[in-house]
Amino acid sequence: MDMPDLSDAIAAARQLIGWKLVTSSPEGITAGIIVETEAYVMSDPASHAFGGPKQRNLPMFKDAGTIYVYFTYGMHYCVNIVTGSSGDGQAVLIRALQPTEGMELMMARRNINNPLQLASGPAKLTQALGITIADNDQQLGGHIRIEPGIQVDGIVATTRVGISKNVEKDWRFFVENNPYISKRSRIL
DNA sequence: CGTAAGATGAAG
DNA sequence: TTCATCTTACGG
Repeated sequence: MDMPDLSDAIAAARQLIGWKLVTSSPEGITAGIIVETEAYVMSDPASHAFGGPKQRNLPMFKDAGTIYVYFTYGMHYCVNIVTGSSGDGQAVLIRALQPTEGMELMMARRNINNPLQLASGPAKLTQALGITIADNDQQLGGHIRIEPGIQVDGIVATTRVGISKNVEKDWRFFVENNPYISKRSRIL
């Protein structure tokens, strides 16, 4: 397949596992295999889209393939791929990558040298790939793109991380036994 | 208009 | 376990 099915956040969150997330910049190319995602839909009290369009979540209500970057905890950026049709606020949060290309650049951006910690968390991977609020509301295919990656087995679905509402939904997906998933994911 | 909480990460 | 650090949304 050439593109994953982005018509539904939950299906897309599962399908995106194994795809490669790539960014290009003047400094070079950085990329990694997506090994952990979470789905958020409009009817979901844990979603930024809950309650309808607001200033911050506007990109979530655009067409599938839009990039939604948000700033949180005063210092971190996280990146989502918007799914569904225009007007339907849903997205897939990218939570962890297994680094594949541009390791040197990622290590320089993160100021660490352990590959296991380069992109094993939603805010780590944005830093490693150089994703900022400037990428918010852009389209996949520019600075940020996805490419077919690898076939992965052992995708498991369980509860999401860092939320306080609608916590029982199994809308987090990750590769079982993959060492590059986020730390909080390992606490099942 | 003041303020609390937040889809986190790293250090102590 | 705590703190860093700030935007958004809401009056909790």
